[in-house]
Amino acid sequence: MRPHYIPLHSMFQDRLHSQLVPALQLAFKALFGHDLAAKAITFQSTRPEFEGDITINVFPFLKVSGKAPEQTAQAIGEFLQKEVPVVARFNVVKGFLNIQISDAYWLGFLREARSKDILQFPSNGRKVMVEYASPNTNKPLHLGHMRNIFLGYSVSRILESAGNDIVRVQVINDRGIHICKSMVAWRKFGNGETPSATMKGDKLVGKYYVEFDRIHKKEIDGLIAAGRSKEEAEKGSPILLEAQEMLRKWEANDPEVRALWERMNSWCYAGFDATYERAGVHFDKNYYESQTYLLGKNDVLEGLKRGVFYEKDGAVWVDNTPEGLDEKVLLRRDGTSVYMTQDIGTAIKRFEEYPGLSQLIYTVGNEQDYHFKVLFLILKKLGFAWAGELHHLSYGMVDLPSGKMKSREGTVVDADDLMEEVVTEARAAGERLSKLDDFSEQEKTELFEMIGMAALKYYLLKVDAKKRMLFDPAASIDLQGHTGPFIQYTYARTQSLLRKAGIMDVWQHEHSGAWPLLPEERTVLKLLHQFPAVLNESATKLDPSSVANHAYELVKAYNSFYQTVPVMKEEDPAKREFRLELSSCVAAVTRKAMWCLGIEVPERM
RNA sequence: GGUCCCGUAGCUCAGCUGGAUAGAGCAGCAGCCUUCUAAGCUGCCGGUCGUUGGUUCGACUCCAACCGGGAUCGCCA
Repeated sequence: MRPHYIPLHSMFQDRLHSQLVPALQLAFKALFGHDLAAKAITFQSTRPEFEGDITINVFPFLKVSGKAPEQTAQAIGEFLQKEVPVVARFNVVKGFLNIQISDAYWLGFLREARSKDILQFPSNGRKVMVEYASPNTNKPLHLGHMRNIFLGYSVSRILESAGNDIVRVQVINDRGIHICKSMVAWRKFGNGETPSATMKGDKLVGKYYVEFDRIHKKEIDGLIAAGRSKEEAEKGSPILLEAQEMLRKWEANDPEVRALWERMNSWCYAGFDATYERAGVHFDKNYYESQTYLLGKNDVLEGLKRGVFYEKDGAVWVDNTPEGLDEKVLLRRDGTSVYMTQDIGTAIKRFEEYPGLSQLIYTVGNEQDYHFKVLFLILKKLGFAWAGELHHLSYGMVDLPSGKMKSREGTVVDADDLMEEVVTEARAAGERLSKLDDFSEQEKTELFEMIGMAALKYYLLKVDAKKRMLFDPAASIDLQGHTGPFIQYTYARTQSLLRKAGIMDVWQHEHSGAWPLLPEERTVLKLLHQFPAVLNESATKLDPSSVANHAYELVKAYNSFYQTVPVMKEEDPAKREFRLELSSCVAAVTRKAMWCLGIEVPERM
């Protein structure tokens, strides 16, 4: 059961609906002598080809009304028009009652929306931890990490806008055999190489990880050629044995190994920091596996004592077969932990460190769906009240046009290269349009950075997170159509208008109602009106794509308005000011929606 | 084999708790800049919503089976 982040009635859309529901109930009582449950009423947006704002489908009520669809809708429509002030008029098409909401209502809404940030919900008193990165320190970040990071960061901002207090964390897998592999290779073949301007620390460590793999494979081939079985060869390779020996020394706190480990990890962190900075994300706290990998053992033993787990062949197991899952080892026969054990301990530790924590969200790929299902179930079995507030924000893998990304085959897209590429492309496009001749080099650099990153982030966020997606490099640097830069462009347009108009803080002219709202204005107003509900939906579903797609709908509608309706060129000052107010509200909502996606918007472009 | 996810236009994706002739973008075609930023706007072209059944007044949406794609089920991390 996920919480509603704000009371429903404080969202404009629901507030409007709540004016209609009691009236509908009265209508049914008066017209058909029927007590209509509020739940039975659903509203939908009127399709653009018909006149109206809200549509009620009367098909479900035909039994109650005992009349044909048209007559039923007509009767209800007449009742509503007479009884509800915001209902301006209505029309009936087949079984659909299309209701037109009064201009006065929309103008009132705009005025209210202008006076505050309609996408910032009041605090709900909840603290939510979002884990949205979990890199290994033996290789650089790639495209898959980018989806993870942008997704989790966006969700954290969406939740923040929805009134939650957020703790952003990453967990760094800084120990284990994989790091030792890089360390062994560097010690043997590195000749003291250190990070440089042309070789970031994470790239350097990754280079030796690859080098290890190369030697390892060569040794395996050699052993097989010498008559060993494949399995023997894989386990008996000298360089692998060396890495395992290094891991043992690390666990025994060998000073030399620890020093090398510290040194190479610090290179890696410096590299990650640069990547994160360019990506525009930050963390409130880092969890290091080297400090948490022993956690969980005592909790498992405690669970064993209480009969939550059981012992078999000297190992500790949990039986999840009653829940349709499998049995799972939690402590090996030699008493050591498995990954699950650590995760149990780490979750417990986090709730101890943050006593007021309401929810914990793990942003991790869907290949770990099963792992988290088991983890959450175990914590529930251990009796933690917060176990129900754990959430796996699962996302699909990113494929390339050439197929799956495989590090072994060198088909991974490096995160730094990717960001560099989109920014370069943004620059090329910007120079081509040459609208920015008065910009300094510095200003241009900042702008193109903003645009390129918007292209990349929006491309990754507009797709439903849980779905596997295709990364098309050409499409990701596209600046037209359903893209981040298109949204930025529209924002820049609004700013251009508002600059020309000067800052307007007050309505100087009353809207007399003498002129009706234009269809283009209405469309934009309705999309603005829906935004809080969309944000709430995104927050509830932990899904940025709703906000992303709605932002696109909004700016598309605004562009259409902009292209056909004069604003500054409008001679009637009341109309001009109204359209500027509308533009200003579109700008504010667009900026906030993009903020929720971790994307900045420019004043000009 | 068990469990889970996905299958909508040539390509990439939207389609809310079932509701009106299934929507965008890209690609293709045709228009629109002496006037508020053409990174834009307008129109055209393009779909038996994987298949077959079922539930319903009504199914892209719910259920079942099947086909196709993917993930996962270690005393690995």
